[in-house]
Amino acid sequence: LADVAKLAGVSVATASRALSNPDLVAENTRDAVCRAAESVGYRINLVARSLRKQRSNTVMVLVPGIDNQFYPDIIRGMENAALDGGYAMILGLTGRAQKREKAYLDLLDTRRADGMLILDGSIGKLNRKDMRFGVPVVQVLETLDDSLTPSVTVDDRNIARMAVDHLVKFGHRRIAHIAGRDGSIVGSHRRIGFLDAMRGHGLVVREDHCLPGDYGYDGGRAAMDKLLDHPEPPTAVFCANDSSALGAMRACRHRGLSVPRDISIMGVDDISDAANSDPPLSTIAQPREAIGATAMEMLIGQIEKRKLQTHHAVIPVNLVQRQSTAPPRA
Amino acid sequence: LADVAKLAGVSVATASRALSNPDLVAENTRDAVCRAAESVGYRINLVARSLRKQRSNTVMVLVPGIDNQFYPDIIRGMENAALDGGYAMILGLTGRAQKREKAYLDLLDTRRADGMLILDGSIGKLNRKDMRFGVPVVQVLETLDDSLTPSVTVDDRNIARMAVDHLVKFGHRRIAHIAGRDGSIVGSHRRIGFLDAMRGHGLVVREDHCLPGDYGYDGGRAAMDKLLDHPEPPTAVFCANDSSALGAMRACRHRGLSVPRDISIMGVDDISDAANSDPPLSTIAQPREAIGATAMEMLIGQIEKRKLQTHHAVIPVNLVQRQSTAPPRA
DNA sequence: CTGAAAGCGCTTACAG
DNA sequence: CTGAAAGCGCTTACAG
Repeated sequence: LADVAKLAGVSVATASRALSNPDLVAENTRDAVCRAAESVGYRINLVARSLRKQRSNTVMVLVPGIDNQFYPDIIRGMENAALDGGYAMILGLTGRAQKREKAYLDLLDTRRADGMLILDGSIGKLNRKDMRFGVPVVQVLETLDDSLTPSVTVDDRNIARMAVDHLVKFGHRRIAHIAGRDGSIVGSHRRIGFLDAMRGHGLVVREDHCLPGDYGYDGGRAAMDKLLDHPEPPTAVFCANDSSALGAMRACRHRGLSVPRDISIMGVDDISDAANSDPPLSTIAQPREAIGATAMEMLIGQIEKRKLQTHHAVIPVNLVQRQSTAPPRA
Repeated sequence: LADVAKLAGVSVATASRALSNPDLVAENTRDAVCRAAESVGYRINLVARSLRKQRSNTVMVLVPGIDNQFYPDIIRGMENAALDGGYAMILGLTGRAQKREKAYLDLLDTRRADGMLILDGSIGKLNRKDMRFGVPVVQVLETLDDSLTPSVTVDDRNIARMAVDHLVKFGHRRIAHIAGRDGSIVGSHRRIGFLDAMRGHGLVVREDHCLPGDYGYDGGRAAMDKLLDHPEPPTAVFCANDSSALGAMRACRHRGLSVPRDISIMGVDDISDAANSDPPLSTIAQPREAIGATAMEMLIGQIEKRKLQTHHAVIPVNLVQRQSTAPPRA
């Protein structure tokens, strides 16, 4: 910058203003500075600016992992919004491990990140207390009902209701549920929503028709095996997510049962495998990229407008009917 | 830091040393400073340190995308190594788009990142010229043979050879190849390796048995359809990656052909879907996390030891035989 | 509209 | 072993 100023024959103060606040400076000086900057190939040093402005234009994103088909789209949405807003993103993969969560909360402090997006609901209030006071945060998807932190979520209870309605409309009455991982906020919302919706239709759910899963292929497969061993197996199964639904379909196929002729199966998420499975999976799609973008925009808004009031955005979802659901066998 | 120094009754210089270079300071002063730091909850401001040391302890990672089952593991490996080495990672999703590549190369400059990992081979030398002079770079996987940039890769020609050997050992002679996206460095290496290996076994490859794909499910499926329409269809197919192999299997199933009874299929990568497909896919596994970790370690080594000499690490791979390959029909 | 000066929070020669 | 001072590269009141 000093070089630029010298070349343009102005002070560094003016050079700085010409580049960062063009309207504070006369048109011809501005042009001179810009030309000078161009000719020396000036690139602003954002770390110096960060130190001076006490603002790093960096946000931290804490996500359990990216090795599935769900988070990457969310992160892409965040990334786009961050780039558009002039922020860089430090990605923290927590693996839901205390140790790594701590490590990243630490980075948040020492790198003076301006805000944080949390996709890992297990980061408790305990850790939050350790954080630099007042850093804007928005919680994504895994959010407790009574949370005061701004959030962007989907309505997981309603998702379950949509699935149940879809199956009931086909005439199913004996509907089972393969739930998410134990302790999962999202999973418990979906399970509760499932039970509520069934009750709403005047249908009873036998306790052994509502099994825990692990959001994974293997868990879905194992749970489905149990369901099929049942003396009165269900005619339809609502799985907490697509991966476990895919595993459940596999269990059916393995026993020579046809989906959807013998049994209907539904998932949630609409990951890319859902469209490619055999048969293609009926599911409830969440607009993942929009979720990520919305969250990032909310965070940046909070950082820049200092409007710290709690706001909970709920993103709408939609049912994607494919070939894994049909009326039950007569 | 000033507060800490005051509380400990020393100068900020000493406080800084006590915290960052403990051996430069007397034991009791060191203890006093540490206690003071503890009691005020001191957290170093890394942006100030970065400005002073002209070193940001940040690296940029440029990756085409993370919405597949391949890159996430690599990134996890990088992430671990970065955290261990005290570096933060800024993830840049290029989508192989010039515009975004430019945007991130810009961030590299202005954020004063200490180095960069490039997983996107399409970032040409042209762009590289725009970069701050001398920033350490290591190129991962998508690397031209004659590149002077340090790199970590696998031997893609050898991967193809391993696949061909595996199929030939079963007795296959009419082996086809579904290649990667046109213009892909990795894909062309695998195709060349395939042709070389076939020639080495004295086998001829008909031109229409070596088809382009797109590394995707749909491309694999489409290419397989063409292969099956052929008057002399192959008895085995080596696909450039698992996704296209999964698509190819689907095409077979759709025509009522059995894998591996009617036709053998192989992929490369060992993504998680490969183990869960029906039948489970024989493939060649790349130690993705190790690739990522190695690349990050090389980069950090380069940054810190200033050893800028070119080094090309080649990570070994291994064949995973599952149920999609078998001897051809008599 | 422009410049001189202070300061963001560290680290590190240089003296002592 | 410790301290005073300079400086990393910016931005921004404050004067003019």
